[in-house]
Amino acid sequence: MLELKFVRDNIEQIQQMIRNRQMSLDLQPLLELDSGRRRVLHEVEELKYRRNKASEEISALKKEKKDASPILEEMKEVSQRIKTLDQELGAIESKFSEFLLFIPNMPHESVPVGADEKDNVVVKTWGERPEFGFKPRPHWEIGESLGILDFERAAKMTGARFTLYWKMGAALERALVTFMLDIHTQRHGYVEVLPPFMVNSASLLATGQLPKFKEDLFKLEGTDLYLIPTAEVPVTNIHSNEILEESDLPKYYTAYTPCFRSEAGSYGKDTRGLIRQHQFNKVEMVKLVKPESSYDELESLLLNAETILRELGLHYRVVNLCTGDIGFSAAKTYDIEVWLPGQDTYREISSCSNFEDFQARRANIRFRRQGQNRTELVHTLNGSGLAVGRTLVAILENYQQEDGTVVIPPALRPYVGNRERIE
RNA sequence: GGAGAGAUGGCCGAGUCGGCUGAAGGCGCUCGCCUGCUAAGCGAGUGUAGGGUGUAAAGCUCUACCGAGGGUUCGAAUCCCUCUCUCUCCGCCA
Repeated sequence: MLELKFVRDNIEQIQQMIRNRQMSLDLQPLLELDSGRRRVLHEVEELKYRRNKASEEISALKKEKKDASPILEEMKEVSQRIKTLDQELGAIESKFSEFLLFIPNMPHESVPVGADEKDNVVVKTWGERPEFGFKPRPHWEIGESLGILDFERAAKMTGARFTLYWKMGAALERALVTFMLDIHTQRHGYVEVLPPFMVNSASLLATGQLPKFKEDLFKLEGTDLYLIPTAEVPVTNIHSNEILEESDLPKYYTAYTPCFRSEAGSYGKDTRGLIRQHQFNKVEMVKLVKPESSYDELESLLLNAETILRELGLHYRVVNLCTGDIGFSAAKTYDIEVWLPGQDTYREISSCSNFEDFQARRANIRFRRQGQNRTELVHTLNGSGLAVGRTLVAILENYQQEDGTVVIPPALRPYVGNRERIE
């Protein structure tokens, strides 16, 4: 959410920003609501002032045992009028704040203006595409022939876009989770947390999944609970409605969770394999930081995610998402795209974003500087470190051998009983 | 699932015949004084949001906020209703 004053004073700039994001949202109704709001507010506050004064008089009269009934009569009407106006104001304000919730974040000046993913800018690459003396196969073929990925049985027991992992498939997924968490906690200074996998609507509102992206979520019938689409939601909300000390910052958290996404509207897209699932595992990194450092923190967050791929020897590139491709709540996002030789393409495996104070304002996460009484909003960031299923995909495709086996990257072997190969 | 207790400012904690209580008191914090340093002590200050006024900062002023929402009343932290959360006991359960 943007600050009301900022919206009011920069309406043209925001309208342009919305166009740059390839969205359509007319801000005119907001301005009308705003002037209506101020008009009613002014009147009702005036009346309340009169009522408060009258209350004092009544109190004084009663103490002196004098008759207060004329004022009482008058105030009856005033109170009635206040009640009506308060209702009017409440209606305006709920429309108003609802509207504000639908305005996306302002992209940072370093975000390229562009229409879609074709306008994203590659900012760096690491490693090289591996050479194969044969035609590399996609991971679903490798996984099925090794007997570690079972899509058919998952479809039988649950449905499309779910996977049953077997044996070294399951073990490798588990190993990756531990491997990633160990690196982030031991080398990058993150605190590990294990949050609930369901959250309420207030938490989703705070991080920006609600109200606009309801259809992407799984909701539990008859409750206000949703399956988390990412650990970002519970972890960012750890400190919602809290005031932190300056010395508490920065906060670095990392969490493993499964993630659940309805993937509505993606029918027919990436239907094969592990790429687009309703349920997938992810290790997430979340930072709460002081505003002046958030862009430096974004760079180090990105490096933390890159470290995992480097340790695993997987070639990747980093792109700076353009205005048309960046998420609703984000001010700036880097995607890390890993090379998948079996599909001859780069695929997103991590997304690292700075949300500035957009989520913090919604979640009400503030801090107080040393020696200051006033509070400020923190900046929030998060990034995948990494999407686990897609990491498994990358390993299968990049480390596949001509004989159908897959070599396990050396860094991962201590986590799978020092096995060197899936066969 | 059943029974009971509770939710007040950054924190602790007063406040039940409804009326100078934005809210006593304490702690913490900030500034100043004092002390050879530290500790202690003394003094002053210390919520948020939204309006109005002001070129702007400051200042002045108004309104709202005592878990959330509604009701009663001229007037509610104080009375009533609903909800949420926390704690205790019983039941059930991994």
